[in-house]
Amino acid sequence: MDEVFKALADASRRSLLDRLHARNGQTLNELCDGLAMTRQAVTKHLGILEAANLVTTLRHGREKLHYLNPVPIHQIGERWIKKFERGKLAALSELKRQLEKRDE
Amino acid sequence: MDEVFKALADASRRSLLDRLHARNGQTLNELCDGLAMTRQAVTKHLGILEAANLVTTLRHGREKLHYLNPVPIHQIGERWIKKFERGKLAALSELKRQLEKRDE
DNA sequence: ATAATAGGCAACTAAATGGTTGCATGTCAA
DNA sequence: TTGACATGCAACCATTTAGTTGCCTATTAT
Repeated sequence: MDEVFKALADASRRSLLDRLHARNGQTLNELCDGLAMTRQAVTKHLGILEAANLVTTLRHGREKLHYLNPVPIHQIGERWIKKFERGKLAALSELKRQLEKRDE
Repeated sequence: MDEVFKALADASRRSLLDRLHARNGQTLNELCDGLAMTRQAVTKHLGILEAANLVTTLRHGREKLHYLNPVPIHQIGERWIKKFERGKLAALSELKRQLEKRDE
C-alpha cells in the first residue's frame, strides 16, 4: 500500500498512468514522447510503477509493452478513501460547531 | 492536487490522519503520543497536512486543536480514482488477451 | 510572580529522490 | 552480417525530505 501511495506522489508518474489509461500497451519510447525527460528517467518512473504493481510489462521482441493495472488504484479507493467518506458529514459538522465556538 | 498526493505519500502522515479520523480535534501533544518521533517532527508533518488542506487547526488558548478535513481525500476519489475504475474491466481483459498472445 | 505547560522557530544532518550522462546488450531489417 | 533501433545498467549529481537538537515565546495554574 505504501509503495502505491509513494508511486502516485509524483506528477510525472501519474501522467504516465494517464497516458496508459488513454492508450494501453505502449512501448517505452512511445511513453517518452513529448516528455521533457530522458528515456532513462522514464524507465525509472516505470520501474517504480511496476514495483508498486500499477503497471505490468510484456516483452515483445525488442519492445517492452506497458499495461496499466488498475487494481491497486481501486484498492486505495476501497480500503483507504472510503474509510474517510464515512463520517465525512459528521466530521464537517463537528468542525463547524467548533469554529462557531471560537467566539465564545 | 499534487500537494495532497505528496502529503498522503508518507505513512506517518497517513497515520496522523487515521488518528484524527478516530478522534477529531486533538492537540499536538496528543497526536505525538506513542509515536517514535519528536514533537517537532510531528509539527512538520501536520504543517504539510495543513498546507494540503487535509487538516484544519484551531487555537484554543495555548493549545492547538487539529481537525481532519476529508474534502481533499474525497476529491482524489472523485477526480482521480473513479477515472481509472471506468474501463477497469476493459483494461484487464485487454491485458489478459495480450498475455495469452505471448505464446504465439 | 513564577513555574510548568503547549507550542514555534531555525539550523543542521542523513538519506531518499529525480534527474543526468555514458556505455552495453539484444533484436530486427537490409 | 552489419547497422539501426529499443531497451538495460551503473555511476554520478543536485535537491528535497524526514528527522534531529537547541532555544524561544505564549499561556495557564499555583
